[in-house]
Amino acid sequence: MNNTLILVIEDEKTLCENISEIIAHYGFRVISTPTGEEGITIALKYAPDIIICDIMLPGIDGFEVFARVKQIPQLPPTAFIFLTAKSTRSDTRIGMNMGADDYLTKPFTKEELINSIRARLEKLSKKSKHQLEKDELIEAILEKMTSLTKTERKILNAISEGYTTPQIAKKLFVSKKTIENHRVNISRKLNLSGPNSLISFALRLRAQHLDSHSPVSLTSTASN
Amino acid sequence: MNNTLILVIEDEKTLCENISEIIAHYGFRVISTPTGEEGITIALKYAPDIIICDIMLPGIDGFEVFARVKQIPQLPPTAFIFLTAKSTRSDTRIGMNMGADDYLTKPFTKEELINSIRARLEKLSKKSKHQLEKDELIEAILEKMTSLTKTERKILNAISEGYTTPQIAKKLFVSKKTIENHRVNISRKLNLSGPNSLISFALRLRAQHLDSHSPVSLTSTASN
DNA sequence: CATAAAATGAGTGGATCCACTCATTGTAAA
DNA sequence: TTTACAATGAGTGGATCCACTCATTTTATG
Repeated sequence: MNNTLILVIEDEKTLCENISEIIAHYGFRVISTPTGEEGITIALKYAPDIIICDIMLPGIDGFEVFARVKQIPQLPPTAFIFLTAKSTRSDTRIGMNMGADDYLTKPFTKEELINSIRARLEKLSKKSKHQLEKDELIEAILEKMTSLTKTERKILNAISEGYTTPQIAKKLFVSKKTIENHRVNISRKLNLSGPNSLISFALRLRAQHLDSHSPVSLTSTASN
Repeated sequence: MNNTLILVIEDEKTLCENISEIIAHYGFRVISTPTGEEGITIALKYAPDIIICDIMLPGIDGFEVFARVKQIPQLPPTAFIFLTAKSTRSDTRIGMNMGADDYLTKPFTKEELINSIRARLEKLSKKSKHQLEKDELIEAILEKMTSLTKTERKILNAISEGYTTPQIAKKLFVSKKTIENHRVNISRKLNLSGPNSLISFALRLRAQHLDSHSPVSLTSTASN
């Protein structure tokens, strides 16, 4: 069950298809495009884990693609692998000096390609060991939160943002008593008890939410 | 004022000296050694930001050095740059597939060296942009906390661990009223007001404390 | 339509938090 | 030794949080 997404930006049709085929064969999801412009919009939309990009492209070149993609702050850490026909030294160095993660000089074998991908994935995933624990924590939290209703989630979200009961009541145009009742229901569903336990939970939730790129959507979640 | 430390592992004396000289000339601190074994012990002791390592070494080779260094969990993120005389494709690929960050094929110019170093430093430092904001936040928190006394810090620490006022009172063998008074004093010193504001602060403090390597010592701080 | 679930609100009570004042004791520094 | 601050504790009062029960209205969902 591999959820890795790889974006291939390669103008030469047969090569592009070959690469995509190899990647797909090894169980990764893949999107491809022949132009840098489209590559950037795809990257913004799908947030791929790895971008494999040729340097020679019609329109903007690979270096430009790299620079623009790296300027997008909301993208999670993304590995960037350059493809280059010119194996001239200066050309390959430019890419690495810009901050690329690897480059392959054409022609390359499918082993070289897949090993490069795997190495970069490995490097991405082991960035921090306690990130895994955090992810598990988020999983557990989300699991619990599935039992919450729409309004309850809205209130929990408000709590995590620091609002008190009377403030939330004003915000939602309902009575303080209603909010209190909701708080009790939320605490019940989350197996919380004791003073400040709900506030602690909400703040921890917010902390997790802030420094992870996981979609911990408190506001929407569109169920119920 | 550059505090970057670079470790050079190169067996060939003149080359090693040249590299060290270049690095030092550009304002970085540098340590060098001709053997891989010593390189590993140095890495463990000084935690360099970058390791530049030849592949051909007497005793254990560069690949082995890389593998062993990466197994040390207490090391912060370290960039690894390989040096290789053989510009054969397979040899250079091995290093990258192991997870190296860059490699330079000998002979290389001083510009190539220094640009590679700078690129990897850049990549290391901007790994997380909001890490800087977090550091600033910690700075601000610590600044405020200098005005707290020993017992006040102890109480704040207990709050951040989830203890309530009566629990803290029992823990410290004092009356609830005393803890309440301390809480008020703490809130005053930290310019906090409103319900739960102190709890929010304490939990945020704890969150910062947990996922940063900064020594935000709540318990000691040994002043007052 | 009928049943279930969600949303709203009130009553009561207890525990905790926050804010102000006041007082006593000890300790450290001027 | 006086002065300043830390630590301790009490009194009072208000606001908020937590927990339980009960009731009404709306909204899905079958």
